[in-house]
Amino acid sequence: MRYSRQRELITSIIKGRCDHPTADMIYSSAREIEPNVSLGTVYRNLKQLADEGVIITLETVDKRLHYDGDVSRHSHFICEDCGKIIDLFKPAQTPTELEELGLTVTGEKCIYYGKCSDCTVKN
Amino acid sequence: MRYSRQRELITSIIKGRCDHPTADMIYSSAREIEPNVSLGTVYRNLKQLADEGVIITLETVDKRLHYDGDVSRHSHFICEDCGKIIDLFKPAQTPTELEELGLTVTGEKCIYYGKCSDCTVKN
DNA sequence: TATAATAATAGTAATCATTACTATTTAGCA
DNA sequence: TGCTAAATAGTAATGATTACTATTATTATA
Repeated sequence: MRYSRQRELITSIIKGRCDHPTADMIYSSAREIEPNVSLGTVYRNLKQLADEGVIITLETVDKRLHYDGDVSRHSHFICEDCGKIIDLFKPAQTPTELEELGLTVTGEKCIYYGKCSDCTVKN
Repeated sequence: MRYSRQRELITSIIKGRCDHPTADMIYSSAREIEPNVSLGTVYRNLKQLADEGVIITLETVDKRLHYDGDVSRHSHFICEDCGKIIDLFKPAQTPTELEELGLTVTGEKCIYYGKCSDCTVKN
């Protein structure tokens, strides 16, 4: 993957914020600095960055992919009403602990990613 | 929510299988029994059932929502190569334990759902 | 049991996030 | 400096999901 000014910009935008923006939000920010970055470029680079592990993707309930520049191990809380995404840094937080933060927890989803036995190449 | 033959059928289909079908797969199964169920009906009912907690939704990497008729507390493993979804019933399985199942784990996402403090009504 | 009110459906059209495509530009090396 | 392939801008296409509307079916009530 060779250097591009656009990817540099996109990376700096997502790394420089503490929320979990969508491609569209990152596109808006990018256009403020580089007025003719294209949306396709933003999507392509976000996908590359996610594949490389430079950023993280979050499949939320709003059907749009959200991105997180913080790749350290942490969980997320998503408000079903307003869609707000909150970082949870302490691993394995209990529902009780979350309620002390003012969060009412109604559900929890934990997904592991990787390769299944059929797709793991035998060496 | 009042009774409908179609919802009954959709519920029985998803409850009767052990995989994690998409709306389209459920639609296909439903059409085999009730040849003119409409796709919209399938989507509408799946959403209702999920809202009620009768079934669970899974936002996977393939951009399609998958459904799970098993609402007991369990996690999932998704193969990044073939997209297969595997149920993990033991809570808090360690990466090592998963690798003993032949699963190579490269990532993990844990999301809690509920209401944030702003959206929680004060009684 | 017949009737009225209205929730649910079938079928189709619309939406909208994401991806694909292509001519042009640019990084990076000989 | 010129060459080659990767990256981009701009636009068109895709495809899962939702919206819409005329019709049908459920259920409460007389």
